Amino acid sequence: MDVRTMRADAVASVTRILDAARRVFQSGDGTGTLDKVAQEAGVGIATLYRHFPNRQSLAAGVYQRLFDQEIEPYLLQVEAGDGSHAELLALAERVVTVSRRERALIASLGDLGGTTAELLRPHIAGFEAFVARGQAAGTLRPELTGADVPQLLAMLAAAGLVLDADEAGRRRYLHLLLDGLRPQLG
Amino acid sequence: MDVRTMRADAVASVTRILDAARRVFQSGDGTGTLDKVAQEAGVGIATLYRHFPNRQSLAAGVYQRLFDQEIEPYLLQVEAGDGSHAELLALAERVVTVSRRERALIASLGDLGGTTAELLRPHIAGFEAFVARGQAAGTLRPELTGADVPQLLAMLAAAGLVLDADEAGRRRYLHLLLDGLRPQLG
DNA sequence: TTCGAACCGATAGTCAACTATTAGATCGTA
DNA sequence: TACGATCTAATAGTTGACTATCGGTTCGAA
Repeated sequence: MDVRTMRADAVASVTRILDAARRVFQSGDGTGTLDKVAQEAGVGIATLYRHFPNRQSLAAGVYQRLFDQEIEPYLLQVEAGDGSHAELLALAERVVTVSRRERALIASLGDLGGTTAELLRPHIAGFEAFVARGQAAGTLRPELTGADVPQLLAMLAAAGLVLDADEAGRRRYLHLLLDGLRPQLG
Repeated sequence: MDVRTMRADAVASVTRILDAARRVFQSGDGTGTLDKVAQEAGVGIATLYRHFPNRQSLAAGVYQRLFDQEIEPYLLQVEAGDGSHAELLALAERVVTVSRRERALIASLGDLGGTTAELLRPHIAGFEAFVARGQAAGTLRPELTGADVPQLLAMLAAAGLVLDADEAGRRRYLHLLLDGLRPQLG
């Protein structure tokens, strides 16, 4: 799925399919059919399957777009930040909020954690620097590494999905768990 | 599905179905068919659907049995414990370990978090007492409640599934996150 | 021991995911 | 602009989850 090596009409098909999939997957309980996606995209069903071999990969395509639009900006902010605990917490809250909002889509995703971790992986270098700054300032545990951040965020995204608590309750659990990343003072 | 009000032959059917389902779901990648389950159970496919209206509810039945066998004993130990942080950690590790081992089964479960929380709910009273003891001893945060424990365990079960880390790595993340439940000393 | 309710297997059918094929349209390079 | 590679729609078929029905069997209470 490398856009640069694809023919222009194929790229257009993929775009229309992703747009339609987003609409279909998000509406209702996430059980929209792929036939409907193809129909709404104005594309044959075979074309859909050519670009996305199964339902999961299509959902992953939609999720990635969403991620780029809604998480990436926060990510850059964190990478440029000073390593404060609050910055990490804000990013985690964002990830959990988006995951929850997109539950219907995620139901078709299969592996939320793996997909999320995959999307975060390119930012490990940035996390590395972030964590180093936080440790220098004494706001993050010394044994934390940059590679831990994608893992922890993926875990929190998965964990956030199971909560039936409201916004405040979710925030509370997030605080409780992420407090463990602070240095132990005792 | 109340065993006490069911006819003896129906109970026997359910038992054989659950046994077969455990075998079929656990083997391979969790894509075993319900036809195969019925066949291995020596039961008609209609009988299977009569007792378990869909794949998820069958998986939930298997999961509950597993839970009763492998988690419940740890649970009783915690409820009788003195509220130490280590006891809670041991229970969490157990939950994560079992969840991971049963990944193939859980793939058919649909809602791991909800199901887990549901199974833990009857123990809230015990957790309540446990947490109170821990708080009196100064090993658990004062704002923690008994109702938090099932939620946190369900979150950790979901979170544990996304990790590609080994046993030691998983243990490490669990420690990091659960340290947040200790009182803040600073 | 009887008899109705509960349970059973078999079967036929629907629906959606997914596979495979093919003839024709379109892109982009030479 | 010509032409081959890429992309396309249409279509037919397979598989498995799930529903509905029905005549026959078995349980267990009276």
